[in-house]
Amino acid sequence: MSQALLENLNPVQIEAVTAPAEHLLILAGAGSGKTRVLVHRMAWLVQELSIHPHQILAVTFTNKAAREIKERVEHLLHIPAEGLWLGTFHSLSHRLLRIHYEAAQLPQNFVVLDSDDQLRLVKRIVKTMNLDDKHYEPQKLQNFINHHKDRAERSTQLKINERDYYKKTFVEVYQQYELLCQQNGCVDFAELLLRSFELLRDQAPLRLLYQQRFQHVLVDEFQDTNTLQYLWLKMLMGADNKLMVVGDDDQSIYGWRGAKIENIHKVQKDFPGKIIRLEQNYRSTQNILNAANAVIDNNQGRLGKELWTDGVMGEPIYLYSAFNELDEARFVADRIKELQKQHYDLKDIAILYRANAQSRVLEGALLQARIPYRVYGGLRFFDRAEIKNALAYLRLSMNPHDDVAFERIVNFPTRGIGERSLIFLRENAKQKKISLWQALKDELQQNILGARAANALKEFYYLVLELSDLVQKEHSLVEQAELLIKKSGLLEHYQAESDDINQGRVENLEELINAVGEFTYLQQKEGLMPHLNDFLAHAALESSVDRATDYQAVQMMTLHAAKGLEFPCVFLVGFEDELFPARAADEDPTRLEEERRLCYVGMTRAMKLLFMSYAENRRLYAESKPHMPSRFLTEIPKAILTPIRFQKEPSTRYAFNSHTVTPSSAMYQAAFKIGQMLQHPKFGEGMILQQEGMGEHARLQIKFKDVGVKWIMASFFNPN
DNA sequence: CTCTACGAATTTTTT
DNA sequence: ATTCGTAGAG
Repeated sequence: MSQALLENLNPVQIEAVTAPAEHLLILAGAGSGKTRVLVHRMAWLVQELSIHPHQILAVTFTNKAAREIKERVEHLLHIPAEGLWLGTFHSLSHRLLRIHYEAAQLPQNFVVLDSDDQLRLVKRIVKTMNLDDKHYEPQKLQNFINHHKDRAERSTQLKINERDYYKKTFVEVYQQYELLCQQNGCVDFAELLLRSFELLRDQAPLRLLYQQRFQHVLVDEFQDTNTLQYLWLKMLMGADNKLMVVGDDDQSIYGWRGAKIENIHKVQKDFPGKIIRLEQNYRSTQNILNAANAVIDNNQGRLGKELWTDGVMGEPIYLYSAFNELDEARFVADRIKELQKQHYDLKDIAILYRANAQSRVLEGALLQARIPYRVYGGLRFFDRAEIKNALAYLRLSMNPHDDVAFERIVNFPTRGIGERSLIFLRENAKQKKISLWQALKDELQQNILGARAANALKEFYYLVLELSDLVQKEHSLVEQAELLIKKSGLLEHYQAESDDINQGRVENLEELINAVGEFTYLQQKEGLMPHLNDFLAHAALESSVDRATDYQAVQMMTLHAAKGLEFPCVFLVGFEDELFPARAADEDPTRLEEERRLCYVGMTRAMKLLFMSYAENRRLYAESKPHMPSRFLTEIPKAILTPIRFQKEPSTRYAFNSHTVTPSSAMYQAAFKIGQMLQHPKFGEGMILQQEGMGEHARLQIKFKDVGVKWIMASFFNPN
C-alpha cells in the first residue's frame, strides 16, 4: 500500500515524505519535485500516520496551485479528500471569517474588496478629507495601508510624530479607511488575513479549537510569505502541531509585495526540526542548470543549494544579439518555425519577458509568421470594467450599504446624478457616520434636495430597492444574476453603442452569467447551496479563469507568471540593462538580487532548449534608444553560451493572407484549428488564436488583420 | 451634468 | 503608443 506512495521518488524525497511527525523545512530547488513531495507527504500523513484529512491544513499562494495539489492528493488516495482545508492564505482566511463573522465583528454579508475597489475607496477618502491628491497620491496611500496591514499594524498602533505632518496625514487616511471599511462591511485582501489573525489571537477558545484540529500545517512557496502570513501561521501552531514548509530562497521574487525571505530563517528558530534539501533537478539539462547556478551564485546570503542532474549536458544556451526589438521578435518567430519543423509542439514553447509591454512586438512577429500564441496575464476577466460594474450591482442588491459598490454605479449608466449631489451625499454620510445609502434615504425623506437631483436620486433609490427585492425572492443564482444584470440597465447601455468594443462588453456580461452557472454547478457538486455572496467572494478571490492549456499555441507570459511552470523550450527576451534588470533596481542591491532571482527562475523553466536575446536598440514607449546587454548575460560562463547569427533569407515576408480557409462544415467541433485563417463578413480576415467551450457555446478567439482580437461564437461560422 | 480634448505617466501583481 | 484622469466647453 505504502509502496505506491513512494514510487518514483528519490531517497531524499522519500526521507521528506516519510519523516515522522515533526517540523520539516524543505529547501527545494527549481524542478526538484517540490509539489510532488508536498502532495505525497499529505497522502502519507493520511494513509500511514492515520491522520484524518480534516486534521490537515495546507496553504498555497494561488488557487491554481491549490487545485493542483488537491487533485493530486485525491488521485494518490483514490478518494476525495473530504474535510481537508486546502487553499490560499486568503481563501482560508475568508473561510474562517465566514464561519466566525460575529466573533470577527463583521456583518454576515461582508464583501471582499479587490485592489481596484480599495484604490477607489482611498481616492474617495482623499477627496472627502480635502487633501491634494498630488501630495497625497492615492496609490501611495493604498501601498501605505497594505504595507502596514501586511505587518499586522493597525492605524491605532502606529506612532504619530506630531511634527511630521505628512506622515500623520497618511495615518489619518488609514484610520478613516479602516472606519469606512468597518461601516460598509468591506474587507480587503490584507484585511482577510489580518482579521482572521486577530480573531485567533484574541479568542483563545477558537484558537485552541483550530490548533487541536489542524495537527499538521503545510505551506507551499514559503519564501513568498510576508510578515502577517507568518504570524497567521504561528497562531495556528500550538505545542503539538507540526509544521512543514516548502520553499526556495532563490525563487523569492515577490519582495516588492512584502514577501520576507527571512521567514525561512525565522521558521528554523521558531519551529526547529529537520531540514531537507532537494537538490536533484529533474527538469533541465546540465548546461541550463550550470548557467542558472552561475547566475544565482552572484547573490549574497543564500541558504546554499546547488542544483544538479544526472541527465544529459544537452545543447548549449543560445544567445541572439538583435538590432532592435523587431529583429528580436523576428528571430523568435523564425526559430519557432524551425522548432515546429523539428516536431516540437507549440505548447511546449514559451516566450518569457520582464514586462507585459514587451508582448506586443512579439505578438506581431508571431502573427506574421502565422504561429498561434496565447498571452497569459493582462486584464483578468473579473477585473474588466463592465464585469466590475455588474458585480457592483450584485453587491448593492445584497448590501446597499456597500459604499464602494454604491460609488461605482450610482451614476452608471448615467442617470443624472452628478458630482454635486454626490459631494452632498458624502458629506452627509461622513458627518452622521452612515453609509451613502442611508444618507440617500435620509435626504429623500427630509426632502431637502432640488427637484432635479431628487428625481435622479429617487430613480436610483427605487432601482436598488427593486434589485434587493429580487434577491430576496426564490430564484436560482443564475436567474438572480441574469435579472440583476438586465434590470441594472447595463446591457441596454452597452447595446446602445453598437461598436465592437461595446459588443464585446455585452458578450462579457453574458459570459458572467455563464460563470455564475458554472460556479453554481461546481458548488452543487460539492453538495453546497451557493449564495450570491459566495459568488461575489469567488469573483474577488479567484480572478483567474483557468483555461485549458492543451491548445497548440506558444505560451507567452512575464517571468513572474512563469514561476512554477516548465517548458521544453524557453525564449528569454529583452536582456538589456534598464529593462532587465529593471532600471529601478539599478541602485538598490536588494532589488538587483531579486531581479537576478527572477532571471534564475526564468532560466530554470527550460527543460531542453534555452534561447536568450537582447536588442541593441529598443523602442520603449515613444523613442528608440540604444541599450547595453544585461549584466546577467555576462554572469553566464562563456563556454555554455553560444552566440548565434541569424541567417535570414532575402525576402521571407510571411504573407498574412495566404491560405485563407472558410470552414462550412457542420461538425464545427473539429472544423477549427488554432492558427487557421478565416473570413468574417464584418471584421474581414483573421487567424484563430484559441478555442473555448463546446457545442453551441464554443467560441473562437480570432486576431483580425484590421480590428484586432475578438471572441466570436463558433456557430457564427456555421450557418445551420 | 456630460462629453470631448488635451496632457501626464508608464515593472513585476499569485490574492 | 496608449491609457487614464482632469479641465473646460456645451
